[in-house]
Amino acid sequence: MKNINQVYPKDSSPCNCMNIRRASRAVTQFYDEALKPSGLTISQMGLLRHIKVTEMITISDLAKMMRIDRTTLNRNMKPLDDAGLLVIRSGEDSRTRQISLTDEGKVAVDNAWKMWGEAQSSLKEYLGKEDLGKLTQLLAKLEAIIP
Amino acid sequence: MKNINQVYPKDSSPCNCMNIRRASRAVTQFYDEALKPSGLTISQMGLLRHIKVTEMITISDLAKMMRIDRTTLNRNMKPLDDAGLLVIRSGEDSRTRQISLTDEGKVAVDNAWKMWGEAQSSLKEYLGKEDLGKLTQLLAKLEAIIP
DNA sequence: TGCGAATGAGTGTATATGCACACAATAAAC
DNA sequence: GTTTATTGTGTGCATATACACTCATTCGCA
Repeated sequence: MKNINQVYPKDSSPCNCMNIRRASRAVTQFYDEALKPSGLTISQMGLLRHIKVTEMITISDLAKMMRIDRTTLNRNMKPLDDAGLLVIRSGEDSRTRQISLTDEGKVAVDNAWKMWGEAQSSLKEYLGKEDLGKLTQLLAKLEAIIP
Repeated sequence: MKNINQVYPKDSSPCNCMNIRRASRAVTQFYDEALKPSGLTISQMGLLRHIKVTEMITISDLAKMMRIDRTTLNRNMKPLDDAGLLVIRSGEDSRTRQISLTDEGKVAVDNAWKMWGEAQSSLKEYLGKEDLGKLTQLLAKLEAIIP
């Protein structure tokens, strides 16, 4: 099967956005596969880990930190809340919600963390230290393309 | 607001997967913003463009080419089909479906293409030719981390 | 202190993503 | 030629993503 880049007319170039979206899907599947025994996706583990290292953060602040839409974050918490891995309380300012992990949530993160480590190491080995460093730098810059 | 990388314990490293997912979201929003007047998302334009350069391709082949799940592709076509931008016919092998653009679809792609060009150029200028080349190479390798 | 502005959160809607499963049609084996 | 394996597609389900809009609460100021 030909890649789209081989069939594009010569006067055009492959879409950088589709390139990163494809790579993102592939890497996500790679990590999800590694995390499978934990019952968490990489997205969920990432969210839980953010909550763990910033106890009692509000939804908006957490969204800013993760650079994800506030409403997306809100919905992503739903299955984790249902599973009893996190709790959502009203803060002093009753507009805010304070998010924190339950004991069960902490256990789940610690468990998934080991599998995550395997995937992380595996990717590092796959790309090589130098390329991984460059990639990290480039992704950070890309992320900053929007305010 | 602190970045998660600044609050992680020293003995851990930031997640490469979350890094690429964040960057992917940002770049997607950047392109979607540029494509806004066209009424298409970058994902939709990418799909339509693939169909345009490979007239009468089947769903499975298109999915392989785009490296996207077959069922995801199937559903992504829905709004474009509803909008009359593409047609789905049964192939000679009656298990298959032949996808092609309508005239309206071709016009929509050509229109969005101009706006895409702006975003593409803008990103190239933002990263610089050298870094963009390196990025493209790294993304291609990442994509190949899964079969 | 009371009113308008700003902030934090939730919901409706729509698209994107992929796994598990089911079904129909073709291809392969015998 | 019939049976079996393979292939191409569709659907149910669950999660991920973000925009537009609404609502409640707090803040700032006159």
